[in-house]
Amino acid sequence: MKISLVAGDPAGQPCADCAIRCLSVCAALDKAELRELVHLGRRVDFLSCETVFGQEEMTTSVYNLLEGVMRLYKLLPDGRRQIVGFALPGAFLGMAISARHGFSADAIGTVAVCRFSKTSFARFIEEKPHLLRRINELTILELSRAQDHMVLLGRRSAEEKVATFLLSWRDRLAQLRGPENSVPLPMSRQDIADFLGLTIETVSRTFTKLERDRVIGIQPGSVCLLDPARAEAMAAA
Amino acid sequence: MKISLVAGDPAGQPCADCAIRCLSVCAALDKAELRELVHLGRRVDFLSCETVFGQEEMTTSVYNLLEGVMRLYKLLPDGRRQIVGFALPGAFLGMAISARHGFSADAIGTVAVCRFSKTSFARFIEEKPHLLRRINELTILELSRAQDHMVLLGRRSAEEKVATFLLSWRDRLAQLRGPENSVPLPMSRQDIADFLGLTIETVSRTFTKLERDRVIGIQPGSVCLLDPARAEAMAAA
DNA sequence: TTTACCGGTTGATGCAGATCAAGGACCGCC
DNA sequence: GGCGGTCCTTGATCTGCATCAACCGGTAAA
Repeated sequence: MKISLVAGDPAGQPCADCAIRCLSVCAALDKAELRELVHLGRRVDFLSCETVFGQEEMTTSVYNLLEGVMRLYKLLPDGRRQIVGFALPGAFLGMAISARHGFSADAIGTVAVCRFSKTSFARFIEEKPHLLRRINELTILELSRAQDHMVLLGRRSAEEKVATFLLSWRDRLAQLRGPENSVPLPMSRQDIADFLGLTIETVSRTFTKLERDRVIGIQPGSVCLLDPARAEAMAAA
Repeated sequence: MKISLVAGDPAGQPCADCAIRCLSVCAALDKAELRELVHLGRRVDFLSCETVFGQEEMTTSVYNLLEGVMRLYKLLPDGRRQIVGFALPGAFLGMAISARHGFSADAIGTVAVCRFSKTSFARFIEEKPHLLRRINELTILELSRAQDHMVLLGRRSAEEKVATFLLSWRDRLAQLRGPENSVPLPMSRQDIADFLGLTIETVSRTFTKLERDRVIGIQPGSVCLLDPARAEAMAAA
């Protein structure tokens, strides 16, 4: 169930054997730069549901997600919540132009991050165009995911939302751990609802309907894609 | 009605007197770099509703929006449309990691852009960390707008959507031309609907309701914010 | 073992916004 | 001046999802 890879500890071993390096911003760095970066970052662990940083908090650090899954969300004053994304190992979080975070981030299951002070990280990247490009690449990827998600939120039905979510979540996990028809879902139904702009009841009903239609099999903590083709069809049109 | 500023023509006058330079990526450049960039870019004009680039087209160029407004949208196979954003002068468009554009962009009213070949622009920015940082800044700004919009699409009522839209559109225009209670709306009701994840009828009804409630005044091509405070209240909670 | 709790499912009902349908205002054009 | 077209508004009806409420199964505390 745990979504992680063996990641190096920057406080101890240098990042050389960090399993997520090739996914993260660090992929852009050579050995000398990695040695330099090790001293700036520090591994920090979080328990399930602990918050790594909160909306409106000052942005004093940036984070490299090493292990686990995080939910990134915004709250409206009256408590309504929209999850703007789920972060997987390799994600680079906390970059913001404003002095405050635009959203909250907390752990789904246990999480390990590499934390850097924002100022020292800013100094480190200052004259490293390859690293800047890498960061920019990750930001653009995130933006394009956000745009896809806007289409989902604005223009898709509940069934389409759920099918699209399961497929794209599966694909993201596949990039980390290889293809697999069983899709672990570490987040709660409420999380899925708040991500898809639905209520928990509608998500639950839609899952049940997909199971009745033999598109998925529901297991505790995961679903099995029994008929990926049909799921794709639902997601597409 | 026209949303523009007097912008320099990179093919003729150098960018020195380009009115949108301070808003665009070019703000990061010094005189020598601007002189170099002039030769890479070329001013291109578009008529209303012409498309600047289309979803799934190869990304051969990047664009700096000089004058006018563009709608950026994604289409589903069955024709449903989601507008992912409106671009104003200073916007930098066309950056993508993938080889193809993730969305279409077309002109709302006449538009002028500065077009650069992607490869020559990539070569130009290669070793210019200040420019890379500027581009990254604009991307992060765009991402944060996208996240705000996800909250709107997923968790707000029709009335909240419309009020939020009017206020944030007013604020974006204010950054270009100074504060103003009259809010030009160059885009159609259908555009607004496709941006807010509503139907044109609902948008129309909501406008009418806001007018009945003395929150806005409807004029052809614009609205007047009669009671900004009440609009803020609707948008907030 | 009982009880309480939490996350998830299921059912009954209500409503915001979609859909369907009909005008009205304004435009350029013949 | 009449005509067709586009954009917008308004009204009547429908429906997908929200809301309200009950219940189920697993787990942990009493």
